[in-house]
Amino acid sequence: MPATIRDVARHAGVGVGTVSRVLNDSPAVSTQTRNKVLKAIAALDYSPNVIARRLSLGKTLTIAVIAPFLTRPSVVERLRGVESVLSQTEYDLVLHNVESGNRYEAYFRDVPRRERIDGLLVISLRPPEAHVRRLREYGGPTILVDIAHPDFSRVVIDDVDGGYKATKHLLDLGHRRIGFLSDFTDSSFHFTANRDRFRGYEMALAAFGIEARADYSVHGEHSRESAHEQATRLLTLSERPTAIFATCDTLATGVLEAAQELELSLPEDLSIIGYDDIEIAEYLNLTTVRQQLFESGVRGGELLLEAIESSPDSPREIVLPTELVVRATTAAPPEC
Amino acid sequence: MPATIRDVARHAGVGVGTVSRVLNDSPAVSTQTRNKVLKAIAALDYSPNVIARRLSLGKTLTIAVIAPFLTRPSVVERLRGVESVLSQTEYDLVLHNVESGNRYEAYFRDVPRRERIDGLLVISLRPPEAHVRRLREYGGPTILVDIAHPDFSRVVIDDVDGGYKATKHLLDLGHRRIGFLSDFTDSSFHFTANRDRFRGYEMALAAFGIEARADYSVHGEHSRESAHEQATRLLTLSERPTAIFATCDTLATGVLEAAQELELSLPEDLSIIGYDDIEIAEYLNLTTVRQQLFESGVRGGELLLEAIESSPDSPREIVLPTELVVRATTAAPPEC
DNA sequence: ATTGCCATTGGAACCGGTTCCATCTGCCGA
DNA sequence: TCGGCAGATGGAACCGGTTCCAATGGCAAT
Repeated sequence: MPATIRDVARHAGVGVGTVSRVLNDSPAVSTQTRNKVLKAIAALDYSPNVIARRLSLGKTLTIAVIAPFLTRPSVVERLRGVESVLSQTEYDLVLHNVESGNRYEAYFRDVPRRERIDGLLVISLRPPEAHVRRLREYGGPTILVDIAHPDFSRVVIDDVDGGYKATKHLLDLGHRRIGFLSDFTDSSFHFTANRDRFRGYEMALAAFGIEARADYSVHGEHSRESAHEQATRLLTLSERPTAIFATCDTLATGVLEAAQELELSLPEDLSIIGYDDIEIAEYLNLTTVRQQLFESGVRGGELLLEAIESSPDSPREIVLPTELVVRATTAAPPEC
Repeated sequence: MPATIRDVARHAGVGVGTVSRVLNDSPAVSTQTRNKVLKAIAALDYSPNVIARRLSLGKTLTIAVIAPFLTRPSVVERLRGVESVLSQTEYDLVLHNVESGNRYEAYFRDVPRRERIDGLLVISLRPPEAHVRRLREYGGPTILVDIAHPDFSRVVIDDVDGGYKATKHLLDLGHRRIGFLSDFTDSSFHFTANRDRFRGYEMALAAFGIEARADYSVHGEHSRESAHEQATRLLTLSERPTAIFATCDTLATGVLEAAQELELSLPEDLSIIGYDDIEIAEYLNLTTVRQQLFESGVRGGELLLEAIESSPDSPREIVLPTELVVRATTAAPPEC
């Protein structure tokens, strides 16, 4: 059995209060006594029981992260950012991975409880409206990363601008028929990013006096295979787009595949632009819109720690910019 | 303030012991009393304080996962497997991401303590010998995934066989000059996988009466860029290899890049085989050795739960097989 | 009617910390 | 010489569960 604080107290010939004071760096301990206690701690290989400490403090020293789809590199990058902040603190990071709709509901119902966690950080998932009240009232802060909601502090990416930049880049190159390919804009997980990117796409087109064509906007599941299919649909239209904006790099790989299958050469016959700038994008020489994935996690973690210290009265919003990264998959459209 | 068990007891007009028995499905409660208690629980929106429960039970209901480099898709896949098992239990999964040498030591020193966790699962990291004793004696089980150590239960991949299969495949195609490219075989993180794969490589060569050439075996950091460099070194040798076995798919992408740069066409001029079969491999049409990444995490999680229930006297070992996946980057060597 | 047993229940003690209050000591100033 | 105060210390009470023991009531057997 591990030693307890009372064992240490007995061994050092002092009271438990004194040991606790030494452990918590209270100044009200004489150097002599402190040394005695430290010696006893070393002799017994004592380390405090965090569970007891938490109960006594009335804090769980635990924060939960709800993240969807660890299969997505972008989510993992954000998670790394969060972890890097929390690992420097006393807080434990408990991970909840959401890959199905029922777990999604269940987590938002069961996780936010004062008795369980001191704070909650949600990555890329919109909280179900039915549980918003609980999230606001459970007693700890809720921070969103890569999702906007007026009730919560959040780190968001300026996806409208990102979509705008991507589309503007293509327009500037001379493209006028630009396809938009995303995964479901309104699945049960309520991603908002795609909708925003689409708005940026529309705005850029509008700035060039072009109306978005319904048949140029397609979406399917979040997978290369699905993107491959959807891109094939776009590229076999009688008047096919000369460029395709895919709302993430993974989808863009599906577009690349489809183009290859149709024997279109890049970037002469077709321009492709992705989104995220995940690691593979550089390898593929994919033009893309970079967003600060790791950084978004870091900022989210920081927001959360601040909010735990001093619950702010109104939600804060941090907006991270995007950056166009031009590589080899975009160029002027073919003559025709 | 959340309701406590005493609030519930008072509200229901029973004793705290009875409420506790209802919460824990003890049969020794009359239906009538049980209903009264359940009604009170609902009325007060009560949920038990897990921290208090843990202190009282003397269990932390927490398991720690130490994982290196969440940047690596293979590690994330294993982690997903672990999470999928633990999410169905009462245990919290606390994640520790190791990306630098000093955190590596620190985690193995500080995390395994009975007061903190009920069990520990380590992914792809060899425990430092200095801390093996602590890991064995801290009071909970330690399970390794993708790392072998005689003192601990583990889920390992048959990497010798994997390396053998990869090399044999190339030999069967007619290759005789086969390069071996890996990341550091003995960094401070002590990965063992690469060493095993190299042994498989040597064995396959030996079976064909070929000795491994020192100048055909290169290694650098775990990155595409580094692999690119190393592969360039191999491919500019006066007698260059006709095939390269890279010990993971990420490294293989670097080899692909180098080949492209040197204007070697695949698979005519050069064959390339990777390892892991991460998602990108399929897209790149990369021949590779598939290992059961997600499954290794699942089995590791299961081993851990079993070991917590009934500490087995001797370590168990689960060996997962690999599978050769032939795609488009391997073929017979050029005539010369 | 009495005894004994079982099912059910109440509640004290305990888990291992933190914190607050009471106590003690020593020193200073009056 | 004595009061008073500050600094140091001991230890009880508390956090919110679980568990065990004692108590109660009902019913069957004698």
